[in-house]
Amino acid sequence: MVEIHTRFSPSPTGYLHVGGARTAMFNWLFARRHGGTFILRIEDTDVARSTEEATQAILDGLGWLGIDWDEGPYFQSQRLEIYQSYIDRLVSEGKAYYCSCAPEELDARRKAAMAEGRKPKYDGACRNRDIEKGPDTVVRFRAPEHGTTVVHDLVKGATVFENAELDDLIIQRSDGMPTYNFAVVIDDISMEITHVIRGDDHLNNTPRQILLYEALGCPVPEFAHVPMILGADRSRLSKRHGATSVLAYKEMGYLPQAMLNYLARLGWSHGDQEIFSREELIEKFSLENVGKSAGIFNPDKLLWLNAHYIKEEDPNKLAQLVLPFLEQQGIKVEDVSYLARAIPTLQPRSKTLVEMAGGMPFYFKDELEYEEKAIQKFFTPDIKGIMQQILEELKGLPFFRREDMEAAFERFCAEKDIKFKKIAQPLRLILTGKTVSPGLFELMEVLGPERVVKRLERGIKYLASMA
RNA sequence: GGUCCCAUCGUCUAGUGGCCUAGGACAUCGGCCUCUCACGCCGAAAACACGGGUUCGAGUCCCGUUGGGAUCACCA
Repeated sequence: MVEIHTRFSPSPTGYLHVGGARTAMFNWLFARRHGGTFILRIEDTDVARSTEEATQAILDGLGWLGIDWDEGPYFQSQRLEIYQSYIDRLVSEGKAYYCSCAPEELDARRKAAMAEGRKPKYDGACRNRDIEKGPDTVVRFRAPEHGTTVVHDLVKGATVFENAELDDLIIQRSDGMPTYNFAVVIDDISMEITHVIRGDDHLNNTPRQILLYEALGCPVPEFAHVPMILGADRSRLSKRHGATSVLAYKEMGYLPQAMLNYLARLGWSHGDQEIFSREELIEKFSLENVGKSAGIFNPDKLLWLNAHYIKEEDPNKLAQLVLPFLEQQGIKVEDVSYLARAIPTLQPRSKTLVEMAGGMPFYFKDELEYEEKAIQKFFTPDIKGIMQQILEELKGLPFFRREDMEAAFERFCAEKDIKFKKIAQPLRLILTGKTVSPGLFELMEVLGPERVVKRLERGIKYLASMA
């Protein structure tokens, strides 16, 4: 049995977007699932648009998602001799020919054809002119004019194309660079790709590529065209639909597991299961369960998954991940283990790392500024006395465990005949400066007696100044 | 416009001719829990695009219509 080879072949003209990430992931999962080889290949034959920054951005994006490759990255720009040898072979065998039609002229003919409602395909002007190679000539593939080409697709089934619909595509530009359709085929042949998994926007290219395989006498790989990802308005996903760069989600505080899980479930399913670990994905992924129709990118569901994975993640790992976000707020953490102890109090209430970091400042600042509106609402005249008593109560506690405090407060409230509800918000304001926070007992446990006492004393002083 | 693909709740989907009174999840709405905000739990509303066939029986098969998408480059 032949070992499975898949590949992800982005063109380095921009960042890694979610659609690309998903096709990369499908290829990766399929290879991992079957113990095959996953290859990364950079399609940079479009010299004008390809950049090194984009290449790096794509590598970074894959790295963040944890999609690793076994071979590459290969660069098409470094494989020019290979393409050239195949082109020479095709030309010498009469299966390709030089063409000297001017681009502007072709463009004009194409537009005219479109305007008249005819097929805008190459008219074969240079097909039999036996033109010699020149400075402005391109190489065209001599495609069959009759018959049909069938694409057997693992997700779409069989699709029949009339060869008459296809035209003689350019396989080498006048500057010597191969074109996409040709370079892909040559690379997939030489890298022994067995399964081509890509977006279904390539389905129409496939018959041309199959013709090339046949002309070269090479076996045709399996194809799997996965549906595209659309925006909320059903048009192709783009910036105006929100963030589309995978790394933008990293910056917004998303976890890679969430992105991976979300992207996998968009267009693929395994019964009713929604949550998949990386290992489960590898174990359960199959092309048969990839759907046929396009899917709409749903940020809400991604956010929900992110919240889920934040709840699940190990606090120590989250501490490391949240560090840069805290720094963005000007908070420098000296004691990471203290941070790690604070993390669990925010886990169930944070959908992103950004949100988590946003709920943490009070853990690191003693000089808190109380919310203006809350002062008026909760710092009522009777509060000062109560807070003084609470301070004494807390000072008397041998341990600062949440259960002890909870018990102490229960006793205290019963003795003084006051509802805990009445003192919760003022106390929260004194300890966190805000009206929204993790539970008081868990938060005090993390803060520890020293900070709590200090803040209470400061709060009482503030209350005294109000009178 | 030609060609190609697609079509189950708002969204992602389960469903492979009888298990469908169409299931799950996100979002929405209501309730419970509660020291705030969340989490969690319970519940509600919400779909087989339409029209013809085939069949004892169709969300499931076929055809058409409609709608959406892709593609027609010396881009990939």
